[in-house]
Parts: sequence; structure tokens; C-alpha cells
Amino acid sequence: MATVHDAIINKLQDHSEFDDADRTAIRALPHWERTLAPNEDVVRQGDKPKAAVVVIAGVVARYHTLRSGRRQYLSLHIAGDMPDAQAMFLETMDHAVCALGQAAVSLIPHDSLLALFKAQPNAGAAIWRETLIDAAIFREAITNNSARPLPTRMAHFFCEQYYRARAGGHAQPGACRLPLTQVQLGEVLGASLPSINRALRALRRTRTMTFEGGELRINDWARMAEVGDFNAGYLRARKVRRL
Amino acid sequence: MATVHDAIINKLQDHSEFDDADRTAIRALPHWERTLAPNEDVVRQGDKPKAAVVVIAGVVARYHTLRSGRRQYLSLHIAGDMPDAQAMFLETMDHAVCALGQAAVSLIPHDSLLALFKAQPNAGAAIWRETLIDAAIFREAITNNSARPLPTRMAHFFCEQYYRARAGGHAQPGACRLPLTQVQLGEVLGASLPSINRALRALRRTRTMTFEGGELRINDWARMAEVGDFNAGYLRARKVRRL
DNA sequence: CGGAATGTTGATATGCCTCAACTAAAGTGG
DNA sequence: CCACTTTAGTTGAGGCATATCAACATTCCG
Repeated sequence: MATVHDAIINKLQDHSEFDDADRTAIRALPHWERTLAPNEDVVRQGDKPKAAVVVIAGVVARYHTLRSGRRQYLSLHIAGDMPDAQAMFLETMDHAVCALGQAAVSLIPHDSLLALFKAQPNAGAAIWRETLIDAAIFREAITNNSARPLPTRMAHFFCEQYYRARAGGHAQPGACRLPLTQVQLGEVLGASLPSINRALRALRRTRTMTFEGGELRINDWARMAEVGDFNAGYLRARKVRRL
Repeated sequence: MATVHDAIINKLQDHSEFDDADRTAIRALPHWERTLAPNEDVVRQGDKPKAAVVVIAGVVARYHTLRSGRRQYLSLHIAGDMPDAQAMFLETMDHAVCALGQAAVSLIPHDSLLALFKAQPNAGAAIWRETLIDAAIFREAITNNSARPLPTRMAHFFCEQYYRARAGGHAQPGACRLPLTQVQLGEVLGASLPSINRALRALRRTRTMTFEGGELRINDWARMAEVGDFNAGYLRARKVRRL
């Protein structure tokens, strides 16, 4: 996963069929890299970016800031993800994007991407598909944060993160990086720090998982999916013929 | 808003520039209409639709069903909306779509839409943009249901519904249809019926709004937006040049 | 070594849930 | 047409999950 292009192609080929012309066009995309310190913003709410972010390494997150100053994380992103893809068509950012741990991203000019869509509609469709999977993840987050009790909610969140890391080839067996503090976990799940801490220790006590030092370890996946009411259907897109 | 085509064009032209060729191609889309009784499903979780739903009249909603049987509404849709557009690219539905009150929808075969995208990339981009606005609405729902106390959350929800009805030209001054029971409102906001009832009466008592008999009436918009911490930024997309 | 960030734990308060009863309105069928 | 049923809405009592406030432990890092 050395380059942006490989990260993108690796990600998109999970659900979209590419030919050589597609891959060549993607490899020709101009870009520049940027490394991010923990907590550093790449894009802010209200910005009008001229380039799209692609995650190269580490974890990056979308978040809202409320009037009260409270922060709500919306989604987490790993290598190959494009956490502000919508800005190609929506202009103004309704949310910000920041690094969680240390991270690296690449920036690709919108103009180049729009030209790509024109020349290779199939590559455009693949990115469209990617934004639709994002939307499915948002939907699941609505349900998770609105309708499930905290312990279930937390287990579900961990399941999703591990599943996605694994699907992208970024997990060791049974474990993946997840550089979140407990405060941030609270800002993902909409819960206070003490509640998070207690729910976390309750999960640890069952020995189905641990979450320490920015590493998520799943000891019993079946049990974990059961506890978290997790079904990966919403993350899977059948590999599709060319547009 | 007699036909599907007008509903679609009206909706998409809000944020996308169309020429005659685009409009002609959209008007040529085959379709069949279907009326829906209150609570009737158009598409179910797990379905693999071969046609896309376009709302013609009434209100239609996306929802998840949890293992426990509990229902979580994800979004509401009015004339011109496409509440399962993602199925053109994702195949399997991760959620269901049902009518709230009496409603009418049109169904357009995926094949015809994919052909449209090929012939008129600009129309495809407009629908893509539409799915991206949907995603912004989902993000806002995450924040609303996770980070705001119930009264604020409810006010915010009402603001969004009214704002969208008005933007689509489906509202009278200060009022719009919103055929939801209090139980369903609870399944939108992730709250129990008694809490909904009390929050609702509290809002009514302030005289900023009423919600009765499936009609939402906003008496004091500024106050309402204030109470609901509502900022319409996420619903607006700047009108954009052709792809 | 000292300070900051992170994690742990307890005491108390409270918002919301559950359970429950009851009212009101709107169909429905004898 | 009226009794009956169903659906929607209202309200109260009690309990539980989670928030808030607070203190302290631990780790990391300059």
C-alpha cells in the first residue's frame, strides 16, 4: 500500500471491476502527501476544499461540532477511504475531518477527479459506490446510537471497525489498530466518559475482547457479533460489472 | 408535480444545471406508478430491487429493524426523493422503505437509469449529488440523536422536515404535512412514547409550533431554529455547473 | 522530575424508560 | 344508529441507566 493509487485501487476493486484503462487513469492522478499529528484537522466544517482526501495510513475521522462545543464523531476511515469525497459535488463541508492517531493522507485535486469521471465513467461509478457504502455506514450509526443500549452499541462499533480493517487488509488475525481515547470513544457513541469506561471494563471482563493502547483485540468474534447485534450486510457490496 | 419526471427534474434542478438533452432523457424514462396504504412497505431489508423508487406524493421512510424487533426510522422522503437510489449500485437493501401516511411512488427500472447515466453523465452526477445530500442528512441524524437532549432533538427534526418541504415547494407558509404518529416520532428520535408526548407538549406550550393530525405548524421559525440548534447548511448544495 | 493526558472509581442527581391506567377519537359491523 | 373495537394520545408512579461532579491513579513525555 505504498502509493495513493494502490490504496484507492485496492479499496475500489473490492466491489468494482476495473480494466487496465481504469487503473492507468487512476495511476495518473496527481496528488500530494501530507502527514498529520494526532488530532490535527485536514478539513474544517465550512471549508470549500479544492482537493479530496485519501487516507494512506493511520485513522482519520469525520466529526460535527455542536453549538455547545461538544464534538460528535460520525465515522472512522482507514487506508483507501475518501472521507470528504462528497465535497467534489457539495462544495461546502458540513463536517470536519481530523486524524485520530498519527496519520498520513494524500490530496487529489477535484478537477483531476472530475476529469477522471468523464474519461472513465466506470471509475466514477466505483467512487460513487464507495460513497453509497459510506451512507450505509451512517445509517447503521443512526440505529446503533439511537436504538441500542450502551454495551451493545459499543460491541457493535468494535465489530464494525475490526470488520472493515480486516476487509481492507489492515488487520492482524484477531486484532487491529484503533487509536482512540476513551473520551473520543464517548464522542463516537454519544456517551459520557465514565459510562464508556464501565462499559469497556464490562466487555473486557467477559474476555471476548480488549481495547488498550490503541489496539482492538477480538478474542471471540462470534460472541462479539452476537453481543453487538452485528451483521456485516451493510458493509458488503457485491462485485459489480462495469457501468 | 403531475409526473415522475417532473418530480425528479424539479428536485434535481435545485442543485444541478440541466440542458434540454438531460431533461428529454429523463422524460423518456419508463416507469410505473404504485399507491401505498399507510405503513405499507415498498421495499424490504434484504431485497434486491430491480427498479428505483421515486416519491410522487405523501411521505415515505427508510427504516431498520433490529433483532429485538424494534424499528428505527432513518430518514423521511417527499416528492422527488429517491429513497432507495443506492440499490442501483449496492444490490442488497440494508434497510426497508415504507409509506407513512397514504402515499404514491413511481418505480423506474435500474437498467433504464444506468443507461441514462451512460448517455447523460450530467444527469447521473445530479443523482449522485442527491445521494450525497442524503448522506449529509444521515450524518446530521447521527449527531442529532446522539448528542442533543430530547427537546432540542425534536425541535431540530421538525425544523429539518419543514425546511425540506418548503425547499421542495411542498409547504404552505408556516406549515407542512407530516403524517407521523407519536409512536413513529419516537422511532425516529430514539425515544419512548411517554417521553415524546411530554417533549411535544412542552414545545406546544411555548407556542413556537404545533404538531397535530399529521400537520406540522411552525409559528416562530427563528425561535424554533434556535431551540433546535438548527442550521440548514447541510441541506444546501450550491447550484453546480455540468459535469 | 514535574506536568499533562488518560484512565479508574465512587457518590449523587436526573432524564428517560417501563409499566400501567385511562381518555379521546375514529372506524367497523351488527 | 349505536355498541364495540381499535388506534392514538395523555398522564402518573417507580426504577434504572447514564450524566454529572469529584477525586485519585497511572502512564507518558518533555
